[in-house]
Amino acid sequence: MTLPHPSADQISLPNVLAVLGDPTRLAIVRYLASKEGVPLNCSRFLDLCSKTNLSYHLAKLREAGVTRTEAVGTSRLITLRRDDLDRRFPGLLDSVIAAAGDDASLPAVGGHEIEVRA
Amino acid sequence: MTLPHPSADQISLPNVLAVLGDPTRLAIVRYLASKEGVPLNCSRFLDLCSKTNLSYHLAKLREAGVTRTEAVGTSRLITLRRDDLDRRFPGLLDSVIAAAGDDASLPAVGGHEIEVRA
DNA sequence: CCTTTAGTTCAAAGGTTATTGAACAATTGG
DNA sequence: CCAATTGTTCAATAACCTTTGAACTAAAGG
Repeated sequence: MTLPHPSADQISLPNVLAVLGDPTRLAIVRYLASKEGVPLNCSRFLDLCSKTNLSYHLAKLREAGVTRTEAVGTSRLITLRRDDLDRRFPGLLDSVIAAAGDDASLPAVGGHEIEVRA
Repeated sequence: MTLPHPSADQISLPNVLAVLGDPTRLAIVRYLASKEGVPLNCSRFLDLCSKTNLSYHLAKLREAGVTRTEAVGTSRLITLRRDDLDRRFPGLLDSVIAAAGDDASLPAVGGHEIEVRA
């Protein structure tokens, strides 16, 4: 049940850029980077778009080699493929994430954190 | 007769990434970077596609704020907007150009250099 | 003035991408 | 087993992108 991922050397630069050139996907990547190391499941991104559409965008990110998706039970854990991207395109991910960091025009992934009641 | 260019702060990250996510345009940018400082006219890129199509791609690059186009006589001089891009998205252009540097899958801008006959 | 050169604009065609709702599959918990 | 949860697939639609040829503009040179 492992989903298809490109190998590191199959990752194409124009493809990665094109995939990141969508506000919804860029917001996903920015959020993944902000929680780096922590695998997140899809539902974390449901503020961005419908479930169906999210499935589509996450597939694009996975097929481009930007993210890794692991099926665990009924949910999928999404992680950034930082190692592969850094090896392949040194500095690219960091500069994209830094540039996206202060971009108010990007949609925000809402706070699903456990709220601490005052 | 000055063509419309976005101001530096109008340059949008998703837009820049999307525009660079096309092999033809990435090849143009890579070539511009390899000749940095030297303004090139459109005809330099005619190996990549038809004249009409080139006009379209160069307009996309200009409208996204990636290049600057200056009309001089009957020709247009194209330059990379490195200062603006570096200010806006530090490191991005460099990492894209470096990554594109060794990408054999990108179309190449042919040698229009003055051939030295043996 | 006429022609060449350099590049644009236009309309049309064809392709790809994004988004949607309805239906589906798979795992988990009662 | 039944229901809920999580996410996918499908078909449809609308929007956008790329590419084309034909017609055009504008400057420069003879």
